[in-house]
Amino acid sequence: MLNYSQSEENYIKAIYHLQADGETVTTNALAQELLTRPASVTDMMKKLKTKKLLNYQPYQGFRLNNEGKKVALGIIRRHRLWEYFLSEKLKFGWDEVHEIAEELEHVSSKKLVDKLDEYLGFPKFDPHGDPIPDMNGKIENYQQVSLVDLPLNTLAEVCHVSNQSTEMLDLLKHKNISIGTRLEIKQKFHFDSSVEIKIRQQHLVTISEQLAKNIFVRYGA
Amino acid sequence: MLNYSQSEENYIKAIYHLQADGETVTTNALAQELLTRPASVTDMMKKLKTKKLLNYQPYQGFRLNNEGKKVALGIIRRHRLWEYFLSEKLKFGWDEVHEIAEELEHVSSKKLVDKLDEYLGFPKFDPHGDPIPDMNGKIENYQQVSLVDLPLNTLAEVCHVSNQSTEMLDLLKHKNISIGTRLEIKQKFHFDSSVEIKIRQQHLVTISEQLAKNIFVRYGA
DNA sequence: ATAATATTTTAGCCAAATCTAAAAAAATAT
DNA sequence: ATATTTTTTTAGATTTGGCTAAAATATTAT
Ligand SMILES: [Mn+2]
Ligand SMILES: [Mn+2]
Ligand SMILES: [Mn+2]
Ligand SMILES: [Mn+2]
Repeated sequence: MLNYSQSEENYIKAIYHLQADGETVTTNALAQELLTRPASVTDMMKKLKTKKLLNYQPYQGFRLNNEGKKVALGIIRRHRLWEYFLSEKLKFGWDEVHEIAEELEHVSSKKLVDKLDEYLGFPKFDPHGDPIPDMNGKIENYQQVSLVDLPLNTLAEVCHVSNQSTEMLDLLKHKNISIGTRLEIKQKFHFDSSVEIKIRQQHLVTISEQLAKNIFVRYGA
Repeated sequence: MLNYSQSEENYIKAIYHLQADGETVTTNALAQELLTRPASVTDMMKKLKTKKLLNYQPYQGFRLNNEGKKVALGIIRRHRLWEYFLSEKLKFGWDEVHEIAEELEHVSSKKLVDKLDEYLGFPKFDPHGDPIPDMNGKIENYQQVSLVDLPLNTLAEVCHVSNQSTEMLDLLKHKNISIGTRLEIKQKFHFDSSVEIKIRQQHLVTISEQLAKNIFVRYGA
C-alpha cells in the first residue's frame, strides 16, 4: 500500500463520505466540504486519477474506485481509533476528539494502528457511535434503532442519544449509561412501556419509555 | 505560542541537540543531521531568524535564542512522551519508537500532550533514558550516584561502570545490564548489602554489593 | 603572504498545494 | 431554441521547502 500526503488523504476521506449514498461527488460539494476552492479540487482530482484511486472525467463528477475506498477506510480506521483513545483513555470530551484525530489520522505506521487497536480492546465504535473499520477495512454490519425497538435479549451497544439536555444526561449518568454501554432488554412492561435492561456486568435497571425513546443502539445484523 | 511547520520543527529540534554542548551550529553539521543540503539549511536559517528563534549572521553559524529553546523543548517533550507511550503502553521495542515519534511529535495540541503526560503518570525518562521536559519545559537535574546509593523505587539509568575488567563485563552481560539500561532498586538486603533490582521490562535480579558499587546511574533530582 | 581547499551563500529551478480570474461547458429559465 | 446562470476547468501566480551549480567567503597549508 502506497503512502499518500496529508492533503491527498483529506481529499480521499472527504470523497468517501460524500459518495456514501451512491451519488457522484461534485467539484463544488467537495470544495465546500474541505473549505477550499473548486479549482484546487479539480487539480487534486487529476492527481488522484493518475494515482488510480478514482474515476473522473471532466464535468462528470467523481467516485472512488475499490482501491480508493480501501485507502479511505484505512484513514477512517485511524481517525476513529484515535478518537476512541482520546475519549476513553485521555478523557477528552466527545466534542474535542475530532479536531485532534484529524491530525493523528495521518501518522501512517500500520503497526502503530494495529497495536493501538489491540491496546484499546478492538473497539467497534468511536465516541460518536460511528463504526471503526477492522484491520482488513471491514465495517461490521449493524442495525441502528431506538432502544424501544430493540428486540428482547439482543445484545446491543448505545451509540447515540437524541437529547442532550442536562436533565437527560443527569439521568443517564445515574443509570450508568453512556455511549458504548453494552446492554440488552430483558423485559418490556406494556402498562407504561417501560423496559427492564441488563447492562453488561451490572444489575438490572428499569428505564421509562421517555428515556428509552431517546437512546439509540446498534446491534449485529 | 505560535505554530510551526513540520519542517521548521525538525530543524529547530536538530539545532537544539547540536548546540547542547555550547557550540555554535554549522550549516554543514545541520545539513548532515537532517539529511538535506547546505543550501536548504541556509534558506531555513534565514526564515527562523526572521521568526526570531535564533541568532544567525552569514558565515557565523547559529544558535537558538531563549524563544527557540523553549519551542525546541516543547517538541522534545512531545517526542519523548510519545516514545514512552509506544514503549510502555503499546509494547513497542526501544528501537521502533523513535521513527514513529518523529511523526507524532508534530501533532501540536497542547491539551493533548498534557493529558497524555498525565495518563502516563508524568514519566521522567523516555525509553532511551533521556529526560522528558515538563509542562514548563523544565528538565529535571540529574544526580549521578553509585547504584548502592540509589534510593528505593527510583527509576535510574546506567551511565558508567567504574571497573572495566573482563570479569565484570561478563557479569554485567549475564545480568543484562549495560550503559543506558533503566532500572530501579526494589529491595536492599542488609545482611550482605546485596540489592534486588528491576530492569525495565525484565524480571527481578539480585546483584552483589561488590557489583553495585561499580555501577553508576543517573536519575531525576 | 599566497595558494589551495573547504564551507557557506546566492541564483535559479522544481514540485506540491493552494489561490484568483477568465474561459468553457452544462444546466436552467424564458 | 435561445439566453441566462451555474458549475467546472484552465491559465497563470504564489508560498513552502527542496534541489544543483556557481560565486563568495573563510580556513588551512605551503
Ligand atoms: Mn485530517
Ligand atoms: Mn468520530
Ligand atoms: Mn519529526
Ligand atoms: Mn528517545
